Amino acid sequence: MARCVEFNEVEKIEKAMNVFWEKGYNATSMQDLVDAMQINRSSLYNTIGDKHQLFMKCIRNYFDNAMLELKEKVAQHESAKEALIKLISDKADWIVSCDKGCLGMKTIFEIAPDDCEVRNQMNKNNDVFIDFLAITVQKAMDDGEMDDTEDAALMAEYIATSFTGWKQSYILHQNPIKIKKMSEFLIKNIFK
Amino acid sequence: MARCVEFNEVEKIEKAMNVFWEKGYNATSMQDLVDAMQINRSSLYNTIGDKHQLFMKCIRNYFDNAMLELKEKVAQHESAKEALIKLISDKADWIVSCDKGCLGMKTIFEIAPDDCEVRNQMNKNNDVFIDFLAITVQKAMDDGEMDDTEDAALMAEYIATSFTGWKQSYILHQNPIKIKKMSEFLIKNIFK
DNA sequence: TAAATTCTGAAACGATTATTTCAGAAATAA
DNA sequence: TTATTTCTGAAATAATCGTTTCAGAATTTA
Repeated sequence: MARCVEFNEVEKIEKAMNVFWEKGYNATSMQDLVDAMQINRSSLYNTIGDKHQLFMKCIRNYFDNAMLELKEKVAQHESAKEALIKLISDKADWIVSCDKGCLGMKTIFEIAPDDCEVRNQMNKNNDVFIDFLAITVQKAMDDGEMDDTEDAALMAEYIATSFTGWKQSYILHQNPIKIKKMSEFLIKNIFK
Repeated sequence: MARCVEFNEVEKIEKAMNVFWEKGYNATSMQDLVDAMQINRSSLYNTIGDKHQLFMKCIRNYFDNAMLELKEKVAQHESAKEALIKLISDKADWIVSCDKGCLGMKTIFEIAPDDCEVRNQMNKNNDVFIDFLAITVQKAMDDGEMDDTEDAALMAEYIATSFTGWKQSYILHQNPIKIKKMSEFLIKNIFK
């Protein structure tokens, strides 16, 4: 009897995500979002919710995509060590490839400290990422490709936090060589 | 003939800084600032300027204080290696000691990517910090306390970027032990 | 075709934004 | 005291904020 939803929600979420990505949560207005999503303001509120709910969907979608890509990448390598090296150097390339910040990092520093819901979501995302990384690190240790005196979870955390530092450096200096060198230094340190 | 300025500007800047520190630039309103600074709105605009100018003064003041403290700390150590170790472990303690974010990091991720003036200022601050760190690292190398096959400037950058990663981890997990362990891992890596 | 439901666009909402204005109180120096 | 200048508080400004409302067009199933 009734008319049904015309737009693809995921598609719209992705457009919104790009706006948040560029401007950050607070600097993004509903007008910006309506314009970018090419969706009716009423439809937005009716089907997705308010600004905060939309943002939550965006960071979930952002992470899910990143995680999917990551798992594919690691699966392509027989050796866990090689997978880690590929993963790290790809991250270094990714950091210098886009001039906007990183939605995840931006969110952690701008929103997470004061927004419990966002913090919890980012926390969950981060745990999934770290756990996956730790499993790969553990595999490298088990296969004798890596020094196993160190805790795998700590190593994973160490790798993940490095990425954030690199992004900070790149935002300020926009020097790709620096990022490359730091990634090489990390790899060197990890594999002793 | 004329009446003179009654308030201490530095004092007021520091109060404003604390508000930006807690809420970030975009989430802070002029009303918040006027309330916290206990200053007249007109006086604020007449003597300091608009929100952006006030913010610039805040991040300059923030960095100047941090740098002063840092130099004092390093000066207290005969050995450059010991100074570095003290510096790194103090930073780890500092990160877990306050629940608000870090004004510097927050600014880099939230504002710097889209605000040229802020980015330049943060860039300058960062260079001063890294240069000072690099000098200390070089001293440790010259004194044979440290492996000198690595570039001192790169090492300095590597140390500085680590701090940001730790803060990210602490915002999410609020786990002091993790930060302690990562700082110990960094120290271990740096001094081979 | 007719009834049912949803989408759409625009307008309206009240609250808040950063900034400016201005009359008068306060303090200074002659 | 008086003239001069600045500080102060409150009000006004115009723009924008996130959100809601609503009449009507569009689409669907019966």
